[in-house]
Amino acid sequence: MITLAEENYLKAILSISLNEDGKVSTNAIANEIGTSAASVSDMLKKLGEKKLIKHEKYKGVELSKLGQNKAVMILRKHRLWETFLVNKLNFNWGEVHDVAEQLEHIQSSELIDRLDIFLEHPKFDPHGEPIPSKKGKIPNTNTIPLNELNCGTIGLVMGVTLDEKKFLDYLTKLNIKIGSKIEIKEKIDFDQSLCIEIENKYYHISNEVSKHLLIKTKI
Amino acid sequence: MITLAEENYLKAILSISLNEDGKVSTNAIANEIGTSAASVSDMLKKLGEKKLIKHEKYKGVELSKLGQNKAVMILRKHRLWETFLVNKLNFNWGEVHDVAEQLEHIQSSELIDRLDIFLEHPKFDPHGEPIPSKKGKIPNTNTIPLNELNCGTIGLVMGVTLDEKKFLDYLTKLNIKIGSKIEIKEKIDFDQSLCIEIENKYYHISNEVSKHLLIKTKI
DNA sequence: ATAAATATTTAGATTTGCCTAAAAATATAG
DNA sequence: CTATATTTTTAGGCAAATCTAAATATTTAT
Repeated sequence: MITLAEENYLKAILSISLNEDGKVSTNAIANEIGTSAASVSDMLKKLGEKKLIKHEKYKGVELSKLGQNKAVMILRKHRLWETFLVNKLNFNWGEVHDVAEQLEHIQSSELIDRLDIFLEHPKFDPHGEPIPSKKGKIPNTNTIPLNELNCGTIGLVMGVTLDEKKFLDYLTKLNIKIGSKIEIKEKIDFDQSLCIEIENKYYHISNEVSKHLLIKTKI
Repeated sequence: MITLAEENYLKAILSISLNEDGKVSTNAIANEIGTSAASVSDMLKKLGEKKLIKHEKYKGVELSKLGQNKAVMILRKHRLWETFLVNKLNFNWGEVHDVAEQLEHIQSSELIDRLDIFLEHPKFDPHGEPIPSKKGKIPNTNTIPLNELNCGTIGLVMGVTLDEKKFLDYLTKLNIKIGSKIEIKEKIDFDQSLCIEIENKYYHISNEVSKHLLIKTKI
């Protein structure tokens, strides 16, 4: 049996892998989970013994096929539960993360299959993030973070890559939501901040914000 | 913060209290939870320090006001989740207990309030058991266990007091469900077993089964 | 009322997941 | 290329929740 702590480590490793290339470092995991490098080192030993990761001392870590599968299923559960909370229980998108972090650890594949059916097999969660299929396949999005686009580009907001209340509340304040049409009017060289237009209004947003907005351009 | 193990102890103490008068014994709890009396003794000390129970050494235990409230809220969550699983996800009544045992520990009062609204404030769960209100009040049922009724009595099955797959599957096989009309045709003195009539069919059921069927008579 | 049986608590160990401090390995800079 | 800085691992401890075995309290039966 896999413990709650182990699940959280697998999830953290997957999350880092999806954003960066190569092996995942002990420190990166410690940072993601909010614990010490020593604790991570301990846990990596256990995960290695359970064949959930491949770990060479001092060389970083990657998920095994088994571990990858477990981690993706946790992600699937997280995103399906978020969809349930927003679509059925009328939570708003900034409120659901913490509850979904608990719900994602409920052990029952029957439950998640039925939830998927009840929600009519959604492909994306309320933040526009792809929901892995039952088989573990993650739908492709063809989106680019806003900060990687050039001045003058027009596109649609397809998702956000940060599930944090403060961030989502800020987007709501700016009237940015999934499907919003966005145009880059100016890019400030000094700090990479952007002037953007949304529904005839102009906003100035930081690089930190633009990094977490996924855009689909009309190519 | 209250831990998962503590919640399970509170739930066990409440469950025993609801069936028996007086204080709850260490052994009864050990039996309910499936652990040793020594472990229970340890935990009772902790629960006492947290003011969740009143415990005099060797004299048994009862829930404090605080503990009672926590326990009833766990029961509320359990029964609301069972209702969700059966009514919305189409589980059958024998399949939901184990999953609900996990879901009942999710920490979010907002979540349970919204679930209650989504389910349209159900008063009884799929087994006919009353769902405690937000304020902790448990609806009254005015029902009597079938084994306490006399020969000749006619009544309706309003609930079951055992949430176990084997038991519920057996009831389903006998076509006994919430709302079934039942008549006691004969009571066997030797073992307290009963001959009953349901929808023109006759069955012979043990005392163990009849104990767990809650009946409303037409008085 | 006292001995035997039963119930409860205490004592000492174990496992999990975390911690701090120190040691060892690797990376970086002059 | 060596010295310093950084990263990672090891060592030793702690708290929660469990266990078995032993001690103590309570109940029951003669």
